[in-house]
Amino acid sequence: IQSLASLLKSQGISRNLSEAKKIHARVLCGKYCRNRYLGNLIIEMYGKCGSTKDASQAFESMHGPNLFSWNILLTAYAHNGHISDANRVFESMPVWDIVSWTAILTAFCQNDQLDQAKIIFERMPEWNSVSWNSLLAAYALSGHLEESKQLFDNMPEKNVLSWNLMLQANVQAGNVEEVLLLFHEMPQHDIVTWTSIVRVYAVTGHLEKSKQAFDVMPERDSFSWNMLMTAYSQHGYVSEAKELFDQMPENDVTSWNVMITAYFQNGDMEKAMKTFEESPDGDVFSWTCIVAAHAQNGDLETAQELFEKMPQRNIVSFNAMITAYGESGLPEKAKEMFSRMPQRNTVSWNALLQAYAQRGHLEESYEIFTVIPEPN
RNA sequence: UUAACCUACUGUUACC
Repeated sequence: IQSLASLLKSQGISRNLSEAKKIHARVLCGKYCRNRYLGNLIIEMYGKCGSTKDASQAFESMHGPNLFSWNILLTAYAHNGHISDANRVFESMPVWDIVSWTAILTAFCQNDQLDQAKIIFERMPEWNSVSWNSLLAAYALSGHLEESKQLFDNMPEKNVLSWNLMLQANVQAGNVEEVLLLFHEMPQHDIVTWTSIVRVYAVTGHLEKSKQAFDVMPERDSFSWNMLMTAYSQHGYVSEAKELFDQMPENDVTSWNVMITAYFQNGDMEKAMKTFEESPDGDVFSWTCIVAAHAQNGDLETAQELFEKMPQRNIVSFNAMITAYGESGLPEKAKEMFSRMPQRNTVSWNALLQAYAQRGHLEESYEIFTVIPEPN
């Protein structure tokens, strides 16, 4: 049973739906097909693979779901952006614990529904550090620095995550001094703290200090290595980035994507493509990167071809194509792509608007502008 | 084995 469990967990991490279904079938054939623990892991696995449909089917077919099952289903919807389904699950579940409350709170927070989030927060019967951090994250990661500070100062319990969130808010604002002040003030540092330091120096152009922070941090993981690689790449030091890539103990999919992006952004399409083809498991980032790369080089046909071949697409991949059509003066094509999208965000709307505006289609542009749900 | 395992919060890459 433990081996099945770890199989289900690892499948959730690698997010491959067809493999996930095979493992599910294997569990169904065995004697543990009615085991609730495994049943819960199956729901979770599907959620992590991006299939809320399979997650909810697994939930429906399980015998006697427990509170874990409900919470996992709720989280599966929330993590895939299906906020109203998540809310429906929340409202229909028999009992709530602090995890359920925090999960729905986080769902609203991460979908920029701060008003709803606040209502939930006030309705909650109890709070712990996770719920406080969840609300803090909503402010800290969306550029609401002042509100973050106020919340942070009034939080009854803070842990290293809370401090890291405040760091992150200031990293995003580019406040190096404030980041360093917080760094010295906080009671503990962890690997996330240190990676934020590497980042804040990188984004403010202090590459040397970024490297120094990387060198003195007590431990490094793939996030920190990838961060430093990105820092070098974004300052034009591609070969240094490649050295780090070769030097790091393990290349994950992000490391590969950083290198693909590094080559492309520094004008070496050939190496970008070669790296893409060599990478063991490309994901939606890798694909979108090379689609965008071809599009930005004016090779729309290849971009289109690759786009249709993508194993999975998301909003960003569609946005890249819309932008490409717009820049090539093909607003009709942009519109066609736009209408194919299952979901859209403000970037999608702006890209469509741009496509028409650039060609001087004043009326269409205006029409689009007036129907953008959340213009910026 | 009135035990254990599964669920909620922070850092890296693609479109703008």
